[in-house]
Amino acid sequence: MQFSVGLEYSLHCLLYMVDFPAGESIGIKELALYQGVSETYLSKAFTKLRKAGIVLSVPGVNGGYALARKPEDISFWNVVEAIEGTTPLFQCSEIRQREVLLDKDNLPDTHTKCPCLIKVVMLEAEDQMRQYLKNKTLAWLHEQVKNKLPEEQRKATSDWFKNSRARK
Amino acid sequence: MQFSVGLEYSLHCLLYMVDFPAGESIGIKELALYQGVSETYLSKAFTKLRKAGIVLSVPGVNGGYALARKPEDISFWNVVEAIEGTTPLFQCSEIRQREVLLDKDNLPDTHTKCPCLIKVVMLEAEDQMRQYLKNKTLAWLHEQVKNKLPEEQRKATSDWFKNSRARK
DNA sequence: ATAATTATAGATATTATTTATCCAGAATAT
DNA sequence: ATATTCTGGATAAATAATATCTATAATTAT
Repeated sequence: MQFSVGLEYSLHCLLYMVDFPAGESIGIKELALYQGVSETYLSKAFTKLRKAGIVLSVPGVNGGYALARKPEDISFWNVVEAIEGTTPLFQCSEIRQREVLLDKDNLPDTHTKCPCLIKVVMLEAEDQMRQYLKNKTLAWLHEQVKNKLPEEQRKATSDWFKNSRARK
Repeated sequence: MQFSVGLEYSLHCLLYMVDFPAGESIGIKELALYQGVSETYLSKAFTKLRKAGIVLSVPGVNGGYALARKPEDISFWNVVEAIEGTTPLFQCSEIRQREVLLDKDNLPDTHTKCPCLIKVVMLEAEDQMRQYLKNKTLAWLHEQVKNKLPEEQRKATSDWFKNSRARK
């Protein structure tokens, strides 16, 4: 049980995109090439990001994607939810309702109206993770990286993407 | 991306087992039958629980499983870890090391010695969930359920398991 | 207008994982 | 001895994740 690699791809892409000049878009081809990942698979992830309102898309020649919101308004959780979906990690198939002693046509209120406590605990646990991820924004991440990564490296990356259009 | 149903099965089984008389064991067959789940699949989960030291097994006729520790000393996290394993939910394949600009034979320290910050955030988020689950014990769950479930229902369940051996 | 580029959507393929079953072996109570 | 129960391995089926391909629509550049 793991998050998809599409999530890892997405988070890295979005981080690069913070540095792009406003109003410009970058193509999936460039993002995939730069990171050495599958272009078509990455494009599926970006379709999800667009549907979640995290990026916007520009079709046509020199089109691509750009952040749809300010990095301050994009949280890790936004991305996780966009890529992984909204169904809880814990799958509750309500097996308690299958208990052999129960009259399946007339289940007791405890088994229908009251939530399964095991499920409640698991969902609350997930909520701890969710809250943490909601508090970490793309802007925050960008700031952290800026402090760690040498200026020259960041410039090289920025330039590579800037020139990617010219190279074609 | 979801936890396995084996986790749901396991948690419910362990909760039933709190009520079993000390020194007695219960068979997989009974646990599976009572809940209407796959017996062979459940047995695989219990092998994991045993290897994690959560239950102990008694082979042979009238053998089965019993809690290996006090319910106070069995946390939700113990069970999650036993069933799902210890690898983090977030898969970090270090795609940053594939960046096209990098000399793959001579990666910069930032990309090898420093942890990927995206990974750090995701692991810390998981840790929030982990801490919460470590604080919820089987004993606590049992107490909660005791307050919600009518005494008669709990007795019926307890009796069913008690008589399961006699029924054979 | 035409051609080239790029996102979009759907279909498909491949691989990995999850869920489930089956069987042979070892241990144990009766 | 025999029946029962866990153990481990092999296997099968179903589902999900990863990846590719194709056709289409939108847009820019020529």
